[in-house]
Formats: sequence, structure tokens, C-alpha cells
Amino acid sequence: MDDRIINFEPLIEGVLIKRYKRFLSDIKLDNGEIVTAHCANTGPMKGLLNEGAKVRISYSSSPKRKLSWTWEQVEVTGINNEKVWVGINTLFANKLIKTVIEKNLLKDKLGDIATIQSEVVYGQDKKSRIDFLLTPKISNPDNRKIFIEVKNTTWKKNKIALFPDTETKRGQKHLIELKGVMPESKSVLVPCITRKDVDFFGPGDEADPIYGDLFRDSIDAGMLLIPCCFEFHKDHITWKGFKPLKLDG
DNA sequence: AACCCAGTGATTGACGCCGC
DNA sequence: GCGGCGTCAATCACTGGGTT
Repeated sequence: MDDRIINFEPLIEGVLIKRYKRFLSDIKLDNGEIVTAHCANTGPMKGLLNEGAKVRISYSSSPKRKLSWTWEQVEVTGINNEKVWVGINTLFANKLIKTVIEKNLLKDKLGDIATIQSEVVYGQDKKSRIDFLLTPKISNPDNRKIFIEVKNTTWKKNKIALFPDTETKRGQKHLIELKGVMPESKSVLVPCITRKDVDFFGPGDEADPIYGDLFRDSIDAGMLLIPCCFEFHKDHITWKGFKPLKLDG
């Protein structure tokens, strides 16, 4: 089986000089040139901001952009000196999961899907947006709509991928709202694990204990958890399958 | 009706300024 | 010296108004 999910133009490699001002990162390319790349990750990127680390960036020719470069991946070194590339672009994570759904890789868990809508408003005040709203095919015995929230997961401890890596009020709200749409609709949380060096997924209790409590509440209430794992390469992504939940690891 | 473009909200860490 | 508050940063998706 070909486990390639997405192919793209080969990324450009360099080393991280620093990340600053929330959206900006300075990167030294292999040819010595220093460029400023947009950092599309909203979190603190725990364990990933090592100065001098190898990084990969993409180029956009859009005239509307101030910065042509986007930071996509960073290389980290494990305890046994093994190297792993980690995807850090949270927008890319959404695209990745959308492709996984379109390729029908979640069929065993969700059944056949008729339509996929992105960024649909929902929730108490209609101020939240669900990443994906799926409508099942008529033939699907469970005809409930499916709310899917995607979480780009980059932090790991031991062999467990952890989300979140910081206190996240927004993430807490998402869990409450996912719980709120049940049982009329199905709720699904999809941690998009953008590194291959993990065996499990777990809530980042240490970073956000309230999130951990809400996570358990929602699971108990019937929220489906589908942690998807990927390996990142210079010009493509491969599918590494589902990872089981491990609590109190 | 279809398309285009300008404007805007959402995102959160860093930093500057103010007052004490 | 320090805490709190406000602002800024770049991108994308969406919105609404205008034009073809």
C-alpha cells in the first residue's frame, strides 16, 4: 500500500535563528541568506524552538503576502540522537486531515461520508467554528451530522503525543461545545500528530489540567477520539496510522 | 447571476508604556 | 522593579458592496 497522503514541491532547508513577535521567525538558508518566514503556529511550540535546529520552509509567490516564506517543519533530536521532522503549520494540519477524510481513511470509524464543509459556525453564541462538518451518506445507518475538531499535536513526552502544550481557553471551549452538540450530532476530536516518534496520544494535563478534565468529560459523554499520525518529509507526507489513547502516562 | 476586491475578525506571544 | 493593560505582528477565510 502506498501510504503517501500528500505530495508537494520540495521545501527549502535552513536553520532556525529565532522566533519572535508571534508570527515571525528568522531563518538562515543553506546558501547563507537570512530570511524572515511567517510562523503559522499559534502556540508556544514546546520543545521545538531550538536555535540552530534544521527547518524547512515553503515559498509563496502571492503578491498579497508581505512575507514570501512560511515555516513548515522543524527537526528535533531524540534521546538516542535520532532525528525526527515535526510539522508546525497548523493550517496545513487541517488540510492534511481533510485529505485523510476525502481518501476515506476514516471509513471504519465514521462510515461513508456524503459532504465535507469547512469552518462552519456553531456553538452557543455561534462564535465558534468547527473545523469540519460532515454529512453521512444516506446509506449510513447512523445519519447524524459529524462535528470534527482538528488539533495540531507536536508536543511529546516519552512515547506519548500530547495536546495541548499550554493553557488553551479556546481548546477548552471547543471541548465544551463538542460535548454540547451530542447526542443529536456526533463529536470527533482528531489530534493531528505531526511526528512519527510516538506510540500513544494523551491529554496534556501538565500544561492545562482543566483541558484534561474537560477532555475526559467529553470522552465519557461519547466524543470519538481519532489520533492520526504522520511522518513529514521534504516533499511529501506519509500516513502512520491511528494511535491509541493513553491516560495518566 | 457571477465575479472581484477591499475590509475585517480570529489567532496569541512579545513588548512598551503607565502607574505605583 | 514590577504588574497590568493595550497594541502589534502576518495570514487566511469570510463578508459585503460594487461592477460587469
